[in-house]
Amino acid sequence: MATPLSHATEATPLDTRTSPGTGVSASGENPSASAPAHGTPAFSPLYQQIKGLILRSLQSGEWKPGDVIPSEFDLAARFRVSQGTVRKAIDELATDNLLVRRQGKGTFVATHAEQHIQYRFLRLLPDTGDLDGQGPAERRIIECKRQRASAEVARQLGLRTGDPVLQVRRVLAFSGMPAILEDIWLPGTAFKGLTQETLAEDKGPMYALFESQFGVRMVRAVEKLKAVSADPDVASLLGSEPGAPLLSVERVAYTYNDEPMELRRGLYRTESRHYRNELS
Amino acid sequence: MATPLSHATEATPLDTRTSPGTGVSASGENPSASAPAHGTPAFSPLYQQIKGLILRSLQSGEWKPGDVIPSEFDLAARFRVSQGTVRKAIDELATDNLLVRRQGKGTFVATHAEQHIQYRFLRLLPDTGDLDGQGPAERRIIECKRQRASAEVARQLGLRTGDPVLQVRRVLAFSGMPAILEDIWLPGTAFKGLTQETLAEDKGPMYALFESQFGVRMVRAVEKLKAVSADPDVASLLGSEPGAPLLSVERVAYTYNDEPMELRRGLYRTESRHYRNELS
DNA sequence: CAGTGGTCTAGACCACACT
DNA sequence: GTGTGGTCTAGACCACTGC
Repeated sequence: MATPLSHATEATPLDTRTSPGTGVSASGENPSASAPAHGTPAFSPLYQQIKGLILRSLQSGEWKPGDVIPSEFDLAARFRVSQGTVRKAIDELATDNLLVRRQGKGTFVATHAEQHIQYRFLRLLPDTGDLDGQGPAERRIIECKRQRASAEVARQLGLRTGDPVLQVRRVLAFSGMPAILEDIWLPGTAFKGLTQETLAEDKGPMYALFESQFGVRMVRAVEKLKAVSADPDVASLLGSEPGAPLLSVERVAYTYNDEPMELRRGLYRTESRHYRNELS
Repeated sequence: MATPLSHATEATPLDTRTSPGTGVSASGENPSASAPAHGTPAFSPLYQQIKGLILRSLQSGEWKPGDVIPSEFDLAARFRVSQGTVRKAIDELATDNLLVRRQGKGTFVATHAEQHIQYRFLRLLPDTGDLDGQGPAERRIIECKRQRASAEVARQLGLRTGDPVLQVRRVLAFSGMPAILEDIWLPGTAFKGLTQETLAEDKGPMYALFESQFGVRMVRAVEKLKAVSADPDVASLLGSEPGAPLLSVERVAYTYNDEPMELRRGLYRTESRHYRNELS
């Protein structure tokens, strides 16, 4: 499957100047002629450098969500390090939820498509412990239009004011009861071609669609929660009383390399549901 | 400091029946006469068993919050395994925030007393990125009384209805502006002797007080968030309008062994602050 | 300097999945 | 059986801390 040692440009770019241990510096005289690529300040442990190289392959699309990546042994040969070092790199990527190990089968690129029981980023649960005792959410797309980024949206997405963005508004319901109103802003260039029809026809998580149709994988997200009052139009969309308390969830989602790729503002009805969070 | 091999009862309680590798089964004929202690179903990797033994020492108070634990080498000798195996056990305990490694100094029992910049479980931040640009919170204890557990409180704390509990109500303020109203329920037996005076005089995090005065270390917590409306008495305590939206945060905090030791219900004003959460 | 955790290697064997 | 990740060991050297 993999062809170790054939990746000449990747076989020797490792910075050994600060790598402890005997193995690498003894395994070959790397003339260190290779440039340090881009933003990497180098001077990091070997396994961190390996982690960076694997990350680069993930970003470049060499391995796509759901794919198996080469075995630890193959990667060790390719990068000219020991299997244990590759293992430590993969360990960290696995705890970051970028890779998934499966004993006896291999290591896979994580995906939102079949991520355990899907909807990894949705934390709204019924107060009764009934896990998804209501079936999947029903989606209704209210609008989907291209527009120019406001100063605020541009700031959060790392764009410039006026850059093209796509705005989506939708309502999620459980058992016919509206529960979430979401406004979503996406960079226009990366999501060129996304239409209301595409969204409406799609089943499954929106982040899975982003992966398969636009090659954008959301890796992590930061949310800011507040309690707000429903204004009249929001109330009518959610079927609640004007002035009713709603949980506001403002999320910025990032793809590889901490690049923001989505701004989302959700308003959650929490009369019979709650946002669950675990602290440690 | 440590006296390896002197802990006869701990030197050979490891279940080697399913331990892979050559080292352990070759290092001594453990007659497996030792009983499996208590709830441990055994049949786990060696490092998991080591993790359990370390955990037991943490629970028993052999090593207290802030203490250094024996070096990896000493622990390896004590448990009759290799240093690498101890290392993997400590790795997991460190990612669980039970232990903290410090290069060149040792491995320490985590504590809420000087946990980075304190208040590890408080997620309410000012909307302006000014990290604690307002100084520490001002605390005002409103009441502190012993009572009997309601059915609901008993259920959440793993007690029986009517068992003695301690209830505390307090207000936290920033720059003189009330921001949080908290009701806290604690098991009466574990916190015998906790008085309003103790709480009022104490500076620093409440969880640090729990550690030093009652030997109770909170390890993790689960929170349920909702948006609610301020009722009149809450509003007056928080200085907000009746009916104003508040963020309700219901927390159950656990000590070692997933034993619930605190139920806390906070009401947060979120006009100029937000609850921050990171998803991955 | 000695002692600690941190990194790296090499080789062994186990547990699991597929064929 | 073959190949994968998972565990375990042993020994080396590096980086940091404090005596």
